[in-house]
Amino acid sequence: MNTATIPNRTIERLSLYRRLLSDRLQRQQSFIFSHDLAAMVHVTPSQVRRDIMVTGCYGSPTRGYKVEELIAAISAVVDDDQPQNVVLVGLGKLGSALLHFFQGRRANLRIVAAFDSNPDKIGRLYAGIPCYPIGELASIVESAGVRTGIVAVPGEAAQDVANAMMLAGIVGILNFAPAPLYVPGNVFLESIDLTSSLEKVTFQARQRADAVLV
Amino acid sequence: MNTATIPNRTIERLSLYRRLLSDRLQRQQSFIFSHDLAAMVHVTPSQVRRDIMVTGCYGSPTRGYKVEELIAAISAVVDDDQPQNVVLVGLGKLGSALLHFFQGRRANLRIVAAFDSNPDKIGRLYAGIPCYPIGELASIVESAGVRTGIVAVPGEAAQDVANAMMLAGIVGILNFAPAPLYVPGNVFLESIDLTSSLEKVTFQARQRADAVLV
DNA sequence: GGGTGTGAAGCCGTTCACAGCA
DNA sequence: TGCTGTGAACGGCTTCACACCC
Repeated sequence: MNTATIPNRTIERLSLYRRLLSDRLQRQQSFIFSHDLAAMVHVTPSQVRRDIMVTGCYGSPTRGYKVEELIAAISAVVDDDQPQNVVLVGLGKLGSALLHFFQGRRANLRIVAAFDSNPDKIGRLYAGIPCYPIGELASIVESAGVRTGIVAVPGEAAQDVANAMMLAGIVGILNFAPAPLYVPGNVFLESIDLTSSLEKVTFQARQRADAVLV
Repeated sequence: MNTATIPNRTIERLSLYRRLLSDRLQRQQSFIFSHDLAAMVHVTPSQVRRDIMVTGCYGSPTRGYKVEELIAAISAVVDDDQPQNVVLVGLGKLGSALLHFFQGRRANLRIVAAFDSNPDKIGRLYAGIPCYPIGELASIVESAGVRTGIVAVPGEAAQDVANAMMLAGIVGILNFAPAPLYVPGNVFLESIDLTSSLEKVTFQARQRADAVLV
């Protein structure tokens, strides 16, 4: 199956399914139905089956999907053959929280280096990961074959950091800075805008609260 | 304009536009074109104009939109009349980082209380916000008229926290815990799954990196 | 000429519906 | 009976295209 044609959303859900499946596997559950996964991710069973289609994994009408098999099939699509190295720039409160969060969460997705402009932080370990000056970004990215970078700096510095990343050869950026980033088309950018997310939820909460009154 | 019919995505983008517009306003820019906003948010100019339509704000072909006017129009759609109070549960690394991040970021979106199960944290201030025991959630939610809650606890505790929130009357939940949450249809749930986001970016980075080799 | 405003068209992810099967 | 696999239909967000205006 050509992975290039898989919808973005599907990749995201597959990643979710896998984590949930791992939970189930640990609890000795060896089979699962599409409607079961669907309820956990808040999508329809059809959606789940569609998503699973791209993995080429087949289930049985009587028992559903074999959990172990499905995890392997998803991994074959989502993961690379070898572990992927990731770097994180910005060890402020959010950056170090993210570092701790990601650390050890997935075996083949490792943050191998962190960067900060604060001299006091250079050389220290955060969640077991060394902090380097931003000047060493390029050499570390190259030597570790890094393709993915996480931006967790203040908005004013975000574009500079992104530029440095791209110059170093990074082609996927996960941005948490509340600032617009300009990247060329050959670089994938995902911006998680915390403020917008919170505002969206608050807006919807208002709609729900108001609906009750009508 | 009936706010109930506005697409979810539009709300999210409007929130983004507003922040970017505020930046421009501070830099004394008083007019802006749709293509300018579009470039910052990585959407098409048509998309921007469509989004702005729902605000009822009109621009001029020669000068574009009046920044100040547009901010006000967006606020009229996105914001409530009075400031919205929000609570956050879970003052671990991620929770306190989020608290600091959100604190003071928007005037009419205030985190008024934080909650944690750790007795050592109770009574202390985090980013100026007091930490309460989870048992006081209901009373604080009620007295402060809170409709929105942020979940930043470990996955195992997330559903319990969400249940407590909903019981207290919260109808909008922003979840950062890596766990499936079950909520009834009258509650709006937005889950930010950091691991899935990172995996998606890494997947796309691989696609880009591989594409070069082809 | 290069903007905006907007009906109409397009597109892509989602859902339906049903054959196939244990 | 109830689930999977999947072609076909659907729907809603996005884009097009163009009238209108400075």
